[in-house]
Amino acid sequence: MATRAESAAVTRRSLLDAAAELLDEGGPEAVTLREVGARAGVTRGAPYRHFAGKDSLLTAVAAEGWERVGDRVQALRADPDLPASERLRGALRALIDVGRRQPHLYQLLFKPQGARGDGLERVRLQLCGPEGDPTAAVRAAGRFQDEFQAIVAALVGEADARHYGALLMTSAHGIAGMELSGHLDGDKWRTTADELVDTLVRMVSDASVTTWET
Amino acid sequence: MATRAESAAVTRRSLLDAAAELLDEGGPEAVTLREVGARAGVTRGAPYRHFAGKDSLLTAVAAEGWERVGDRVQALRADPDLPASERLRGALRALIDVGRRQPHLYQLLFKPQGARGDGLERVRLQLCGPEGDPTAAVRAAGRFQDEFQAIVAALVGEADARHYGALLMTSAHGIAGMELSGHLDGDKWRTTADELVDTLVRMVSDASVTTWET
DNA sequence: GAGTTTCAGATGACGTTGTCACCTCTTCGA
DNA sequence: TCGAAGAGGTGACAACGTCATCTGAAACTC
Repeated sequence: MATRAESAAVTRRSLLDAAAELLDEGGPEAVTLREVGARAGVTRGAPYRHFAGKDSLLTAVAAEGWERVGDRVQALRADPDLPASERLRGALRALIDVGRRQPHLYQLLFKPQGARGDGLERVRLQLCGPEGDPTAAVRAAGRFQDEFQAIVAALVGEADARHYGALLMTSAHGIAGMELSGHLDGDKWRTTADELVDTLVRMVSDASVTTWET
Repeated sequence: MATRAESAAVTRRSLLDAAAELLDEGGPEAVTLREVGARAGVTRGAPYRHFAGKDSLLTAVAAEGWERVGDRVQALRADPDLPASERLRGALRALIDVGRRQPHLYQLLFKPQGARGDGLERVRLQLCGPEGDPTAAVRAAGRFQDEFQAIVAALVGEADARHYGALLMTSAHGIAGMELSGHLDGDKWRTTADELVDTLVRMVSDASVTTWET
């Protein structure tokens, strides 16, 4: 029937699916190795055959999350029917949509895991393996950033793609995060994420034109 | 010497300080009620006399964090020697500085605590009391937002203060968050948070002038 | 000023969790 | 056919949040 490597791969996939499911349902606190194992049809110790521990499992979930967002942005960039501004709008919304649809996953994507910094020392990503080489999560996030930057470059040119790309990406992240945390609710701001995205696209288009030679 | 109410107030303060200290040192995971109690000179059960539980304690820490940021922005707004654009720059940097100096506290400030949403239902703040009235954390965050909005209004006018204020606040949050999570590192973007803040201030100033009548 | 109430804090206990050591049993390679 | 390898199961342990209960001193009442 199934070779050992195959069934192990199936189990690993089930574990990842169960973890992602539990994450969506109840956040990181709800992702219990025991419950993950139960949903995957194994016991509590089995996940340790596939992941170093809970953090490692969640990091793998984050990697797949980044891959999905990267795929979506790549599809936007490669769509020949879309004008450049629409591609950018779509890329910004892609990020915000994850925050809306999978808020817990979204927070995981931007969580500096295993913070080492004390005081002034910066908090560093621990998404790297023992030897320091980037893992799947870092690579997947990097691919998203490359696709995003390419979309921005098509709109504002290569020269400004880095700076304005960073501005757009961080802004989208901020919109998603504050919408998620509820700080955009109420009568205080009276604006929506979509309106903010539109303003961003317009402002960057204008600014990149007027400051093209500065 | 000390009346009972006084010593209780001292204990409460010690608990908050210990929790904030542990949060800065090792993140929310490191904030153990046992260790909090130990640092405050009491035992593990004592915090329950002052807070409903760990979440409640961390919410109180978040409230004080918001108060400090609010104080800083208020001081900027009230400073008569600062031009309007510098006040805005300072307000944006105030948020980013918290992310740099106290990354764990920063994440706590924007954490939608006690997520209830399942699936499409939005994740809601559980920073409200049993009756649903906003707690100190919500009020402190609201005051920060009011001060921030006032600073923006002085630069772009009352009419645009809401929309551009939300844009600036969310963007600053995104810059802080992505700097914190390490996604701005490396050769990919080659820009700094300060440069992004400058661009934001310039773009919003320009946009608010050119679109004043639209 | 004696008796009662109140409440901050201490203590013991319980269930849950992440993690490890150890065991079993199937599958793969020679 | 036999040994190695590795996926998975099981027992155990420490740490954690939380609660019920107890204690002792301050605060209040008469």
